[in-house]
Amino acid sequence: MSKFQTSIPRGTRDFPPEVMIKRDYLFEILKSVFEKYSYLPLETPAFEMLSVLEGKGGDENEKLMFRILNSGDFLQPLAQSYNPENLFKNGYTEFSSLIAEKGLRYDLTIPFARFVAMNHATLSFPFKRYQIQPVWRADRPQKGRYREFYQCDIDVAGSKSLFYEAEILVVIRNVFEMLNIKQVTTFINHRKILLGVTQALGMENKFFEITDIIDKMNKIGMEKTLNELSTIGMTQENISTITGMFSIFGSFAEKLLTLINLFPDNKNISEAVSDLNMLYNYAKAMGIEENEFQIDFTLARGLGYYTGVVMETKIKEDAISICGGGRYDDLTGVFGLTGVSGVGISFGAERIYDILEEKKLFPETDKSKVSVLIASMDSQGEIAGVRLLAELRKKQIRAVILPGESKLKKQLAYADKNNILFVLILGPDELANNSFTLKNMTTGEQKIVGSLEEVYTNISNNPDNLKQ
RNA sequence: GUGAUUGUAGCUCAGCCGGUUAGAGCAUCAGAUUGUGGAUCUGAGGGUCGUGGGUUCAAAUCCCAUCAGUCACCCCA
Repeated sequence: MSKFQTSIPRGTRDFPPEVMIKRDYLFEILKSVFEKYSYLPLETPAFEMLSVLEGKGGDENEKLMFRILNSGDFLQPLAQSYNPENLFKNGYTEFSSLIAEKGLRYDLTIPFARFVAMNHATLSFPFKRYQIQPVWRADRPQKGRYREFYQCDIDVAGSKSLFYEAEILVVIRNVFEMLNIKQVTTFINHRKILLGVTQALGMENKFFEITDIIDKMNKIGMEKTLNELSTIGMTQENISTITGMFSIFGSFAEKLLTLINLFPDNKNISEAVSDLNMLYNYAKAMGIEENEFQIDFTLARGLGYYTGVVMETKIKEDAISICGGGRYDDLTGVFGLTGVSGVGISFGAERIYDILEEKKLFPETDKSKVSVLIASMDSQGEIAGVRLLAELRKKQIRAVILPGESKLKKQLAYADKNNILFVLILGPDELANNSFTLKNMTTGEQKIVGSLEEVYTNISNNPDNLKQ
């Protein structure tokens, strides 16, 4: 074997056939559920103008963005209008804006917002779409995280109704039911609760810092959280108020009641509580059970644009987040279209895939996708085999042949390695007798059959072969 | 962006107190078996030890640099 050098960029993956079959299974379920709830398919370009992508997700995201170098001689115009000494003076971000005007998308929400803003005149609202496409982030990959990965988003644009938050809970339930993933819970909070609390404590100016810290609460624990709060200057009194808030237990309604008693005069908190009550009523009306969702006052979710309900779905036993989303009141505002409220959620396909793998929840059938290999031993048999191949394919049976191969051993080994269920042998004896030898590769049994009809019946009746 | 760790055959790794010709398992190919896969046995091919430099009589082994992978942090799906 000669030496060759190949590699793929860090954080990217090939998806070989056996993996693609499983990924397709997952994506098909997501699509079918999304469509059941009347979300419409949408795809947008892999790359967008930097003017669309920049300034939307905060500095963090921009650092993680892959930029696309302008085509052609991008240096020529620079040389004409810039003094070389000034070119690099203001750092790489300014320089890169001179040589790149496109970038790969790093999420699906911003392209969606752009699409809505661009087409608002022709869309009818509320507009519900789903989108399953890869996104790219230039950060350092680690376990379960990649630089190219798929996002599966559903969003509703143009309605403020909490009905859609509740409907999203139904979609989540339905998806995980179909995937046989049990014990999922969706944690719910409202950004206005966090905002109201910081207001009530007189620390509104530190809203983002505070939400950041309490968002990590489940990860780093109560003690460290309180520590961090005091390091940003929160008084002991305020900290104990926060502690009190985190210690609220009980049902959905009880938690809200306790909260409103703690902060009776805050407008944001009363709005949030009213929203959450509305969500609760819609959810119950749609048949969502009490154990499928619960309030978590520590849930913040990092993204800057959330303004209302935020949610995150986890599996109870491993506390890994598998879905996350929320409402953004002014999704399209940055594109000049104000007053369009959006709510959406993203399914973490890569993580869900890992869970299905861990829990062995992928269906066993349909591994190979090929039902029959036609084996021959000479050119006469090969031609007869090719004719047979065409017949089988007409009957929707997945069949293959190894042209130019006369060794039966090799043909059987190929069928074995590729999980092909049957081998149909067409040797000189069979040709002479006008028959076929049909070998079942799973059991090893083989029998001589006289007609194509019989072959067809045998293959169709195999329980492993139900899926075509 | 920060920190840790690892680079030896297609894959997983051993060898690393410097010392002949760098090993194993799996995989591949051939044969045992010229009409029968998985199992077994026999044999074969496959390496500038990530790259560059340094120390030394001598480097896969020690030192430095560099590149790449992995993991964790930040952030996030």
